[in-house]
Amino acid sequence: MKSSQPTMKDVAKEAGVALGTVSKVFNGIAVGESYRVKVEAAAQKLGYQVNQYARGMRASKTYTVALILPGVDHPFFSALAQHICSALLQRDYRMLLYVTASRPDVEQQCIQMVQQNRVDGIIGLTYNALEVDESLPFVSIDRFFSPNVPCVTSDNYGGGRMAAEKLLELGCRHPVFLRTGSANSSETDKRGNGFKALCQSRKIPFDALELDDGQDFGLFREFFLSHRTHDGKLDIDGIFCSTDLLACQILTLLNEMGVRIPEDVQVIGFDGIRHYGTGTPYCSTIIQPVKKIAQTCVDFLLTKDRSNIPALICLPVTYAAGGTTLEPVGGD
Amino acid sequence: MKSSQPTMKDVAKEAGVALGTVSKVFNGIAVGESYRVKVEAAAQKLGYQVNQYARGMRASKTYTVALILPGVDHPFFSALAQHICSALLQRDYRMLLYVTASRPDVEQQCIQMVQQNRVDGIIGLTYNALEVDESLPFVSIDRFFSPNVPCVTSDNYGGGRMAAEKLLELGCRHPVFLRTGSANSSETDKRGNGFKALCQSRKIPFDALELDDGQDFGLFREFFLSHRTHDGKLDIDGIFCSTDLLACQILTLLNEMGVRIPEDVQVIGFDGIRHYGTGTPYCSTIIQPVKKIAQTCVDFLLTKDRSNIPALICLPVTYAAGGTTLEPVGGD
DNA sequence: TTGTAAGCGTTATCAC
DNA sequence: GTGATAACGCTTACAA
Repeated sequence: MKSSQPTMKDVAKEAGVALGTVSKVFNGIAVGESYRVKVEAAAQKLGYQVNQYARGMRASKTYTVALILPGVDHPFFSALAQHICSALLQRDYRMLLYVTASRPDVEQQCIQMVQQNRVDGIIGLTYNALEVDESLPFVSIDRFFSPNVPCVTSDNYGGGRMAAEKLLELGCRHPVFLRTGSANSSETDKRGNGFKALCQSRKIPFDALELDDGQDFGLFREFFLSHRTHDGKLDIDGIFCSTDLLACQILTLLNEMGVRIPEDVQVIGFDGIRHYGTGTPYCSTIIQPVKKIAQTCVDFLLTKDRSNIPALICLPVTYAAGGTTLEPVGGD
Repeated sequence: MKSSQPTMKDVAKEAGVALGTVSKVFNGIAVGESYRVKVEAAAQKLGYQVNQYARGMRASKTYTVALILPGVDHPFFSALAQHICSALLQRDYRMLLYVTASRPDVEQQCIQMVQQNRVDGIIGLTYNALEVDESLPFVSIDRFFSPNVPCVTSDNYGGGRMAAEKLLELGCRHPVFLRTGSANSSETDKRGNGFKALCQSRKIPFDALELDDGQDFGLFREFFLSHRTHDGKLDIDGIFCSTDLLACQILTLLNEMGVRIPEDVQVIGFDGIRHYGTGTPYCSTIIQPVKKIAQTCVDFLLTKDRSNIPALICLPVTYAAGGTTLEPVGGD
């Protein structure tokens, strides 16, 4: 009359063997052939399933990893979540997902819940500093915490350089860098650094307007207005945006202002996200290797030997035309 | 020299009280004030965190819910995941996310993992029948399994009617229903039913082309070609697509064919997804109440009294113009 | 009220 | 190779 799920004890009784034997069978430890068969038959018959909680408690290994993300509605984040989940499932790990809406209090609540659940590790993309037990394997995305915490990110600096180089190559003489985002510094800030560095090395003067999330988006409009020349055109001809999303908003803005893209101004974003459905790129962009990032996070997190993991892993990015630069789409 | 996290035993020793007392404090069971203070101080000092696994094993309550989705890259799914996650977090539940890519084998693997983890319940949107322990609370999205499993979905039938009504109201005389999707039947099939029912009740002849996922998308093109009249125009003037995504693809197709939207043909989709970033709708559409769906799933799943939960819950949908019908966008 | 002790389902250590 | 038995960290009767 047991209403709940069968346990190893039940299996042992059914098979007529000792409890320990059943455990061994399920852990792949050598056991007499005849016993193994009996145990497996009994387990099959009872529909037995290992209880991961009990196992985890004993072995302090839970085969569960926590993924902490600001949200899952951004195409980049959702791709990340999906790939990480698949990579984990392949290795027989489960994934606890926490969405934080970038709120520090929620982020901290998540960390607490994670610790209560004794996960085997955490993969986190958070905008705020986290207080996490040093003993818990932790891999950070896009944000460097400390040398003990490997940070997986794209080659943001290289991507920034690439964008600048591309704009110059396509004839831009007055490039501009635009950004919005968290005020907290992260690896993604290097996108602008790379862009500026290349411009400087080529002795090309550039402009930049870098906003934080709280600031008025209208400042971008003002920026453009202040760059209007007497003939109504803009004196800038190339824009690198820190994200595709920003590029998208800037494109809308320029459109309203009657600026032609890409004839008057060429725009390059960063991320490589695409419209769901049509698969159309949002803009010409530097593509992040999302799947590779996901795979790398999982690999590092589950590596046995955590002694010689690099502190920062920058994965290579690629450029793809997306209609907002003077070149055929998909070209290059 | 304990390297791992502190346990209740440690807290008890530190506070100089019995183990049971510590447990009571953390479970909100009445305990002498002086004891409570001592325990809390000790816990604070040691940085103690309840071990949910141990607790779950004993109480067979894990405060964890599994969400099984085909993927998280579709805007509707990701919104669902996000809202469900938030709703659960608010109630102090964690969420295990499984993505199945709609593959029956992965779906079954997930179910197995879920059972091993003794979750408190499952919310699932799956295309294939699942063998899940009847004793485990289960809420299905968009797919009816059995009267014991509540199914949460939109008012698909009503939405279909609404779409038809709208097209007719906007002057369409030759409406068409188009669908693609899983061959397995689900609640979403009622979208077409509602559409057809309304057309019939109004005595308006309609056409329909209903494909399954495996089938050649080119059939849609052929369908349109066969509906060309001698003057090169189409003899259909209104299309209801089973999803926004399909609508999006159909729009691309019609565009290639030189058909003007919405002048020649008006199109209505179903879902209410929007381009990330601009927030632009994909098309005129029937909007699903995603957040409400998420909340409802969580509510039903965590309801104590599971005896009188309805077997099918259809949440109300709304219509919104999105540029592919003859009316101002955002209007009605 | 507080402390004690028996379990929850596993795994791991031993004698056999 | 097999089978008792003691943990793992916690909850919960029950005894003090």
